[in-house]
Amino acid sequence: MQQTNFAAIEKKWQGRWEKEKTFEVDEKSKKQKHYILEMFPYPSGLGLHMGHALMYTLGDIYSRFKKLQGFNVLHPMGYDALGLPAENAAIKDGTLPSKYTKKSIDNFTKLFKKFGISYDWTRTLSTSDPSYYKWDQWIFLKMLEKGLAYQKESSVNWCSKCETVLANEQVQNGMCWRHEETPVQVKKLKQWFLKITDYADELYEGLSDLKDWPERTKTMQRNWIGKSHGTQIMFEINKKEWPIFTTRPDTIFGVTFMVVSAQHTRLDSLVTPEQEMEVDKFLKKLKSVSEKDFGAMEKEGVFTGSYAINPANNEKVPVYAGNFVLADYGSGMVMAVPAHDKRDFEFAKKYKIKITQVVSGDSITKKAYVGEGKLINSEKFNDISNTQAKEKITSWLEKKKVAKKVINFKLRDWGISRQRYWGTPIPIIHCEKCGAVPVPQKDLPLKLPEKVKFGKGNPLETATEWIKTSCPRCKGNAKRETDTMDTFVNSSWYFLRYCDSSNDKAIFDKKKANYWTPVDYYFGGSEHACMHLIYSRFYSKFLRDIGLVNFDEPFTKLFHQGFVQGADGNKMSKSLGNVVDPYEIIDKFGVDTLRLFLFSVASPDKDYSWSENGIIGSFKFVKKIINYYSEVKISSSKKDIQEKFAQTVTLVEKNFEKIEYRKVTILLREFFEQFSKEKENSKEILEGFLILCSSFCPHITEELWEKLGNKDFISNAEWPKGKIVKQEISQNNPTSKIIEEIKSIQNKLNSSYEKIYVYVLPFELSSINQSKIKNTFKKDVTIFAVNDSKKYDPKNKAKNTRPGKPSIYVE
RNA sequence: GGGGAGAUGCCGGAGCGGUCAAACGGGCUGGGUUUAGGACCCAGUAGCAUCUUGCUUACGGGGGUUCGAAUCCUCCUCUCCCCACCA
Repeated sequence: MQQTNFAAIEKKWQGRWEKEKTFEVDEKSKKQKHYILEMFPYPSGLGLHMGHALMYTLGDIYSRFKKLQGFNVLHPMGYDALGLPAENAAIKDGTLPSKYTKKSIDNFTKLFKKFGISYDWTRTLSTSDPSYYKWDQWIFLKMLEKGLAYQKESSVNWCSKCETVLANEQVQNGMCWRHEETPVQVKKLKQWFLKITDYADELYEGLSDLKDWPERTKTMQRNWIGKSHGTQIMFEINKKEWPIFTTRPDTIFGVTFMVVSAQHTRLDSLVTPEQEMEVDKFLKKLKSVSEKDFGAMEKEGVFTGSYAINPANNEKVPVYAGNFVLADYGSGMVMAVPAHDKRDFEFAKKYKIKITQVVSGDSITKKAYVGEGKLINSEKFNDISNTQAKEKITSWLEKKKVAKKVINFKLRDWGISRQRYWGTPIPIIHCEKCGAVPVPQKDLPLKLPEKVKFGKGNPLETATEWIKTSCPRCKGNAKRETDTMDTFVNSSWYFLRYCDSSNDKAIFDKKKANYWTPVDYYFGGSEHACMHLIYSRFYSKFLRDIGLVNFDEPFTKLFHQGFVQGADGNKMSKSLGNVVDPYEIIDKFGVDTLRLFLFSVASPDKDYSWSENGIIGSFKFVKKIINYYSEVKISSSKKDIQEKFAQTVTLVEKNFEKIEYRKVTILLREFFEQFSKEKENSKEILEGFLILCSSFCPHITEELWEKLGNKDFISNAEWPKGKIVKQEISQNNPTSKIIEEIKSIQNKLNSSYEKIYVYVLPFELSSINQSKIKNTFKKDVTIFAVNDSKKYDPKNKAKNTRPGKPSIYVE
């Protein structure tokens, strides 16, 4: 047994793959295409952790498997390089975002190469590259053209000291991250939005076609888009009509107040002079718009002084401004029915507002009753079930022309404006005369200026020369838009750019994109379930509508990997000191062992804790394989090994397909246990086993493959043939099984008996030869199906019955 | 506040109606082997028993469906994750 130099083997094969362009692909292949993608990383300077290692190996294993199966596999990688951390680094220690980003990207590339990930590096891209974000701008202009990009006022978190908009993560306990004593304020700015809501229904309905997406992800998206059928009811306030959306028109007679969002643009028009002070005081109290805090906040409000008239009974109810009503959902005002809504109930209790029960059911003295029931206190609708009442009251109000049925979505338009530097500049010029004018396409990319100052405000505001420009329409004085785009814009279509990443004439070649897309298997974290994965779907649909792509859904299959936690079960973090550095592990055990171990512990969609002991187990297995291959004699394999191999191949294939890598490792171990007991084996078996292992352990399998005398790479090998797994049905005669059982009981029994009762499963009953049993024992034999309610079974023996294993009672 | 996932033996975790005292690792115990490296091999690892297939107790807790539940339903308790200016 000799020491294996893993590092040398890894370097050798990584070099050869690169030299021979093993993983570079094009559209000319005769093989069937397969597009495998892992969500590209944000290259953060914090470096790489086991989570990255897990995620990218996850895709790589599948990708290598597909290649072995004979597909033309596209497996690219790039960097989602624009974003806040690079800018924070600039603010904190003066590093230029571009420099920071480049360094981080180099770090990541190093890791990917170290791991032997099979990327086609010729297609790599970085979103911070103007040749990439040029096309972000191009798409933006297309959306503008189609009326899908527009400006409106919207609230942001604002720190008066930084004079900057704050991200949610920069708000800490309502204070600025850099100025602990400065409370975050709410500020309104004119910002750019993309009209994702135009696609709300298609995004919602399309989910049911995504058969190979995790159910939970689809559920989350459905809840996010939040399609709900309801009724819009007109309430009159100060002689003006206010439409109110509700899913509970049946409770209209229980409305005792209204709540308008504190952020509502028309709030001012509701506040009476007497209440002005109170309302102002309240608004000042609402510090942050961060929705994280939004939910945690206690329900609070203030009376505006106005009253609304309930169209159902003409009752006057007070209008409050509240912090728990969303300005953008529905009409920004809700009708409150405290008897039957939890939030309304809390609010009514707090401000001592009347509570009227209109659906009979539990008492409402302590909490709201949200269940079903018959209507009460509802005039002519009394005694109707509330579900029926929804319809009836709606049509009654419709006739009175004060209501209509509507479909409402929770999804809001996508605010893409960021008052930051390290993002894609929005290609707009603000002209004093012409307003917001798009930058002409020929002027793209609109590059980020380099002469900026970081620290206070939006750095782009300090690029005075860059800002100053002339209007493309009237040539008059104009200023550039200084907002940049949300980085989710960049990641919404990057998978298309990989198909033709160096194209400088077009966003991509349509033919190439149509060949590779849609992505067949997409790997990434579940935290993206409701953002990136919805935005990408939206972008795809838009690009389809302008004739660039020919699919409806960008990702056919989707897989979410779990988290790798520290050995203590907590998230790996520096402060907890439980971080495991991939490089250290590789130095100790080699990449292949790590790759194997990452999928030996748990199913990859689950979180699991790192364990040093565990990796030793994988290391042992790798070493066993190497040792066995150095000793085995090549001749022929026994028949049972050949059979087991065929079976293993089939099962491995099946489990790879389901990303059940853990089961694959079990199958590989089991098969290895069996065939490595032999001193000699056939070349076919020896090579075949290596192929099965090569997705996990590409380097050492290449090495052993070469030692077996192969000239080409194992990476280019052909997947071995499997056989249909024999169904091992234990159909060995139930009658003789019963006889056997009775005999064994006879042996143990001292006393004599006259009657034999046999209990079998219902479906087995017909296949039992009762007379044969009778003849064998010359006793009275009765056979019952286990579910026979009239069976004689004083000792309750029937409960032990199993398939192929009857239970017996004698007396 | 809303949404999602989960709870299995000493540990990590499979299992998703019968073949389950429960795969596969790790740990531990006993034996062998080697004594040169975190080495290797075999057996055992809920309790009891007449220790080749027997009984009892077991898959967070309670209740239910079923001939039969770790697996299905329901309630409870606890844990983790996500929420649109972090990507």
